[in-house]
Amino acid sequence: MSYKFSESLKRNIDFQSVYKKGKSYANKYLVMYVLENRMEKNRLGISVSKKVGNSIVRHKVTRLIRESYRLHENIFNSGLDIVVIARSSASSVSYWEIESALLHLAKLHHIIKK
RNA sequence: UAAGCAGCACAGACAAUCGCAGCUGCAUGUGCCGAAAGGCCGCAGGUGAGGAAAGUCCGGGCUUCACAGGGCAGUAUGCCGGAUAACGUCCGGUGGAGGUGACUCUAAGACCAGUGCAGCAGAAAAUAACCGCCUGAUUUUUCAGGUAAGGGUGAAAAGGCGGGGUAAGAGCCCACCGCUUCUUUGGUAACAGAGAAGGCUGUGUAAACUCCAUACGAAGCAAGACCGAACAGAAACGAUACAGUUGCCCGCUGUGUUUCGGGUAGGUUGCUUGAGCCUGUUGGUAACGACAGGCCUAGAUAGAUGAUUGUCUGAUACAGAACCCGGCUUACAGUGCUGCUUAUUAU
RNA sequence: UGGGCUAUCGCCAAACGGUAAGGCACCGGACUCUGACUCCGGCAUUUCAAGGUUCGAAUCCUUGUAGCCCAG
Repeated sequence: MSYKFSESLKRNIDFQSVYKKGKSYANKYLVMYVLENRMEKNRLGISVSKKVGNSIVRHKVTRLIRESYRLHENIFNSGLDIVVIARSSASSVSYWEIESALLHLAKLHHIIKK
């Protein structure tokens, strides 16, 4: 998977460093960790636990988060490692709610361009 | 019309916009990244999850390792015949169980090879005598013997029922049924039918050990193959530069260069043309096979199918390929079709 | 993705196919002026679930569910 301006976060070490050093905000459906990575591009990691549901549900949630990030990729600041974790209440939710939750968390982090 | 039985098919469709991953064709800069292997960048077209992709319960392919040959152990299977690459699967049949029926279910070899177990209750759970019945003795409640018809217990009680017989009884004898053995007929066989004989030597349990027959080497694509920074190692080269080994020389060791082979991170491959799918003819009761023609139909690698809008609608379930096939099991909203059974009504 | 293990009371757990031990906790009582200690009594009703074998299953067989571990 590739994005226009971003990459995906792959290695476990990167995830752990974001969890340890980054800041986090949360709302009803999602949790977001953000850490500056001294690169030009953003790196996005999505994590959906087994508690959320079976493989179909987890895959669906992953796609919704990725799609809502992709459609608003240009308004995010660059040079960030972002990890989005889906909570179990996100299992049966439409695209619009995921999108608004993602943008709400981005505002709390102040990582949206003005 | 109602209630059922068996089998098969489908698993939202269409359009527009944005987006993802392979493939094919065209284009292709002495472009970019990298040590190398290799990767990336443009345009167009077409393709892109299931009936269970699931559980991982069986079997096989494929790969690596082991292996002269055989046996033991271990595990699995277990009526008969067939299908198949193979199977614990499937098909056809036999016996048994259930249902009025269509039909469904069935781990269904051997307790006359041996060992074990059968709690409680009961006289007794396999070398049957507690009560009872009968005979004899004793004479007034006991002893000796005969006896499996009756009693109650238990999941299970010593072939069943009727008659004869007897002191009382008993397959002790007889008829019918059951059982065992033999003969014969049909069937490839399991087995079924018929006839004769034996008087019946004896419970259940092998999803208890076991016996018999058959099968099985082990591990798994994170298998394995190739390229290969780092790093441990070996060899060669050295005018001698530096450091160490005793102050110096020789010698030795390390740093150095080259080569070799091993190989981590990483990358490439394995990877999708296959016991493949569709149509027709044909062999077979069927599972399945043969022939002819046509088709190419996902291949990701932190993991591709999504989002929005509109129209239709009853539109909603269970659910996501990860090396590949054949099965089994489990989950599941509904819709349609075919054949059959039973009941009721009408003709 | 592949391989392996476990499940019994609120917790820790035992159990030859024949009544589901025991400890802690909890509840009631005794002792004490009161509490603790101690003593006595009580506490499993679908042994993770569903089928099967058996006269009889926590135990044997099959299928599932949940949890845990190993291989990066």
